[in-house]
Amino acid sequence: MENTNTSDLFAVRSAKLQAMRQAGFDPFSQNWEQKQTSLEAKALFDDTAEEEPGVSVAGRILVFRDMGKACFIKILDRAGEIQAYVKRDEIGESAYEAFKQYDIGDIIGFEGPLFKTKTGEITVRVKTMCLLSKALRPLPEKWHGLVDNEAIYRQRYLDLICNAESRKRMFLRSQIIREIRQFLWNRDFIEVETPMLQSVAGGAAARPFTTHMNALDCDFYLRISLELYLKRLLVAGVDRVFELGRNFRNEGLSRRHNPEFTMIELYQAYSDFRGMMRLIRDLIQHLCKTVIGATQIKNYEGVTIDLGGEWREVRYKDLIIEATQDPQWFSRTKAEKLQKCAELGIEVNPDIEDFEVTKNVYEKCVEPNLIQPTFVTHIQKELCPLAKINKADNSVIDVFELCINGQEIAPAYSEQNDPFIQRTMFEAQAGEDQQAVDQDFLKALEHGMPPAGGLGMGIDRLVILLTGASNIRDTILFPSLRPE
RNA sequence: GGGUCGGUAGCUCAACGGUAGAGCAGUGGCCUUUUAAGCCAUUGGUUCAGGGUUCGAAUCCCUGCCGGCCUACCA
Repeated sequence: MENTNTSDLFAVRSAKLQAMRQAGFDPFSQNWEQKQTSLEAKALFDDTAEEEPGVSVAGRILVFRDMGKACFIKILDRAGEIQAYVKRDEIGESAYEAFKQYDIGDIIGFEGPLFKTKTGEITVRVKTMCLLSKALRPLPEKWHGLVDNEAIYRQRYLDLICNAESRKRMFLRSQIIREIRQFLWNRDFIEVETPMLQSVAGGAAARPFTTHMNALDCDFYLRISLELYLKRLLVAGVDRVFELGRNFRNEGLSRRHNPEFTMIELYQAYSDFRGMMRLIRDLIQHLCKTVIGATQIKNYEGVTIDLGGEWREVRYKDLIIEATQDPQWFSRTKAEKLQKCAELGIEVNPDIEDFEVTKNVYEKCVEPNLIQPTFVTHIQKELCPLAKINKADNSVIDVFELCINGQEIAPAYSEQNDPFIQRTMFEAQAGEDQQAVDQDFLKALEHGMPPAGGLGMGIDRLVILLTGASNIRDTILFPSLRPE
């Protein structure tokens, strides 16, 4: 080898690979029968058995503890880690020479009987082994792992190899999604897939991403919500329907926002927001039971959140009055409200609408303090044009927003099914941009949509809650980053 | 978009105006039950990039790039 620089790890490892290939062994053309995961293998060990059971496992080498003529290694597979003891006298001299060319990060398979070491660790006494993939780049340091945030997000594969916490969070997210589906299937919901490419991006008021379809030579939006297509299915007679998938919003990034994020929306005909209240509580408590194994969860600040039992229910107006200490808040003029905001230390753009001033109070003084699960009900109608207006008070709508851990986790409505009111709300919301009104959706409503309860929930934020993560990026494997 | 903090070896971090260093990883040697294994020796750097100040810059200043946090925008 020309390159004698022993600190160029890529070159050193490439040279080892070349030497193997010249000796007639190519690690990249091998495979291995993985008969057990590390976890299954260790479970087979029986102290009282006369014969040590044999296992055959495979994974990535994490640790090398070389003692000359014998060596302990530790590998990582999908279930966890297992230690192996490689002894020259056990595998033979030439195999041991080959083994000495292995590096941390290589993927190997090996088989042999189990035993327990002096210090009590269940270990495979290797009889035969094979290199299945040569790692040409080194892993991060074994003790601290990968710490640099940027590297964690950009090279998630390294993070998942090094950091058990990240692996655990990934598995929890997967289980949460699986259990949500299971819960809804058990209640007779069907799962559907609706368009991500839409000519009108409706159902929410976010800025969409745009893209172009060559075949039709026209621009499309990436969906910002699942709502309008799922309601078309209510019209179609699909009484219990949900979709779990990605939405895209072309807005800022933050600890709580990723431009692409996963939502579940579900609609149940002949239900209403009260029915959704029971359903979401049952669902989240189901997740506590099946995935977390507890109803008490610590958030990243160490505050315990209790998801068990009944949840608090409180009207939006009462929360505002409590926060402003002003029972007359809703009969004040906008100027008086702005004055009060200044006293409370809330910065508000004076050009916004009256109801938006109140919304600012809610978002800055109320929502962050709703740590324990709380249903906020009877919200101002301007905030949700797709919900039914309350019969007793036509300034509010029949909805709740479920807040936990200071964040909105899931809003739910008694869905608006009056096509006239819906058209009026849409047109008012669209303002001058009447293109933004989804005329086909309104046409569908005119065919008749059953009364229904609907609910949306951000999966990423739910995972933040249930795993105690501090950042949405910890719950998304490959979060949005500026390209390198 | 604004504020603020950061970017030093493959990784984790020192050095804070005066010769760029440690641990891990790597390389060579010793060691046949280790647990961040141990012992001896050793390789490795455009200090994110570019400009400036200075006898001298990783260090101070400016610009840019990338990122963290806060904030703004955000049904």
